Parts: sequence; C-alpha cells; structure tokens
Amino acid sequence: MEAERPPAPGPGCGRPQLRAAGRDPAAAPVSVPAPPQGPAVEFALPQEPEPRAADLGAPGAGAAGPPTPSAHIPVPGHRAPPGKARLDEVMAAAALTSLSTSPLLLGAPAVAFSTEPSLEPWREAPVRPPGSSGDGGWGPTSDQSSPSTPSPPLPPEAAHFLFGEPALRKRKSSLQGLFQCLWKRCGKVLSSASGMQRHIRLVHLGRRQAEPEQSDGEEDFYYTELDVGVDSLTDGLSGLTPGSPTASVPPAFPHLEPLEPPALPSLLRPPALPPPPVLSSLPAPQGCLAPVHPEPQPIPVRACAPALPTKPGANPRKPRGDAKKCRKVYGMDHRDLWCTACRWKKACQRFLD
DNA sequence: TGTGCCGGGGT
DNA sequence: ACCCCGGCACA
Ligand SMILES: [Zn+2]
Repeated sequence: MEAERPPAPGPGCGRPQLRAAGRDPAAAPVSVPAPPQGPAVEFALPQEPEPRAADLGAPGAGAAGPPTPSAHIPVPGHRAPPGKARLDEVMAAAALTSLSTSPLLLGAPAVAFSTEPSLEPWREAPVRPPGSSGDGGWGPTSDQSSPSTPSPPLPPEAAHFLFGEPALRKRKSSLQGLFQCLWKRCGKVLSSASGMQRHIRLVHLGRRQAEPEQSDGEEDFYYTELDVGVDSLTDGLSGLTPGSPTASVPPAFPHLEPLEPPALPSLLRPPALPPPPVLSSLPAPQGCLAPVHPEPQPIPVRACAPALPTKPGANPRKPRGDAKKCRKVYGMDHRDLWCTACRWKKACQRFLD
C-alpha cells in the first residue's frame, strides 16, 4: 500500500516526464528569424535540422539513446553541418515539411509522407470548439502564437531525455468505426469495439475484466456498431467534438447515417429514460437468449447472433488510422511538441485520421 | 516490436 | 480540470 518507488532516478529528474521545464522565452536559445513569407503557423522548422541528431543517435531507437557526452546546444539558423545528412535529418525535415507546408513543396524528399492526398487537416483547423480546452492541438505549452516565436529545438532538454529515459513502454491502438453504448442513460461512444465491450462489461454488466471464459457476447447486445469510412469517420469526429452548436440535440452525435445507404438501423436513441439499470444481481445469460436483465436496453441490433466477431463476408478487423501521430512525427524525445492529447495518451487531435 | 488511445486513476 | 499510465488491439 505504501508507495514503493523503487529506484528513484534521482533529484532533478524525478520522473521521466520531464515536462518542458526549461522553456524560457527569454533564455530560449532559439530565435529563428521569422519567415519572410510565413503566413503563420510553422512552428519554425528550421530549414535544416540541427546537429542535434548526433545526440539523439538513432531515430527509431526506442531504447534510450546512447548518452552522448557533450550535448552541444544546437544553434538555430545554423546550417546543417557540412558533411553528412543523417537519416534523422531527412526524416525530421520531411515530416516537418509535410506538416507545415502546403503541397507547394513537392520537390522535397518528403514524398514519403506526402503519400496522403490531403493532410494537414489540423492546419486548417476550421472548427475548434472554443468551449474545449484551448489546447486543441497546437500550443503544447502555452506560448507559441506568433509566427516568429516557434518552438525551440529543445536544447538541453535533449540531454535530459537521454538520461531520464522514460523507460520502455508499449501500447496499441485501434481505430475506425464507432460504437455506441445502448445502455439506457449511457450512450457513450467509443471508437473501438473492444473498448466498448470492456466498457459494457465493466460498467454496465459489472463483470470482471479478467474473465477468462469466452465472452458470452452479451456485451454485443448493448452497443451498436457504426460502420463508417475513413472520410466519414473524420467527419463524424468533427461533429463529435464537444461544442457543436449545431443540432438541437447536444447529446448523441450528429448525423452519420446519411452516409450509409441502408443498413444502419435506428441507432442513437435519445435516452430520456429513467435511471440506469441496476447491476446488482447478475443472472447468467444464456447464449443467444437476450439478456435477462431487470431492465434491458432498447434492444440491440444484432438480436440473436453467434455473438462473436465472426463476420464471414465482412472484415471484422478494424484497420487503424494510418496517419502518423505526434509520437511518430516528433519522436519520443520531443514529447513537448506533441499535442496535449498525445501526451496524455489520448486520441491525437493534431493529426486527425 | 512499436504504436494509438480507451478507460481509469491521481492531483 | 489537468495530468498520467495500465493495458489492449492493432500494425
Ligand atoms: Zn497528437
């Protein structure tokens, strides 16, 4: 019960989080001359990557990079070192280029990333729910508003990163498709079926997460799946964002059915029901029989099915978004540049799918 | 093996 | 509200 913080890294670097502690605007060693034609945005991606690459070592090095001694502070505006262009540089440049520039730069080596027909949706950031956190996607820390005040190349921080490695971790993800909980007053919408199942199992069915037995599939009865394409998905998400003045129904989300011809049942049922069901006594469900809960839900869609993602003709798999997110774009060593959502391991808000 | 992120916990 | 991480599905 007591905190057994085993090996404290040491004073100064209590956690690997290493927030952008040293971000002094004044001391900021970065002063990239505002781009003459830069309309805005562009968090200053220097024409050339800093020599910092040397310190970072391998780009994909998940593990802590080699603690290269002498972390020389990168000089902004400093031209690339005459000699070699490291993969890191190219990558960074490419990523950044594709990010902050329009299709104007086609000759760049960023072709690797420009495979996407239309990116940088965030750039346009047409609708940013004001009610929501001002973070949205950009403005990681707080400053960064003027075009001439881009983000620093993280000078000394880089060193910290190397030393205070956050150790390794692992996670996964899934995307594409929306799932709405049909539970009376819930109506929660998740983007992953598994998540929804878990949600229902734990929250509504009050079931143990570690239930070795095969899932009875009961969860399937309480949520509906919304099949949507990537495009529509993005659209849906847009409207999904809180703060959508449109529509007179704040809850539930907007449209999404019109996208699909037929097939979509009447989902999204404005709850407006009494209290949620009680999850006290849990009668054992019987295979396909509809759950015998005291207060069943508005009847699920797939009434009596094998209850299992065993979809013969369809692809049960939900391909994840391919868009590179902050983590990949900036790398673990630039977490400060990630959007807040990414930093918190939430759905990226900067690089939408 | 690494990534994206839900859900839940801490403050 | 902000922040973070366990753990999972996916690539
Ligand atoms: Zn992000």
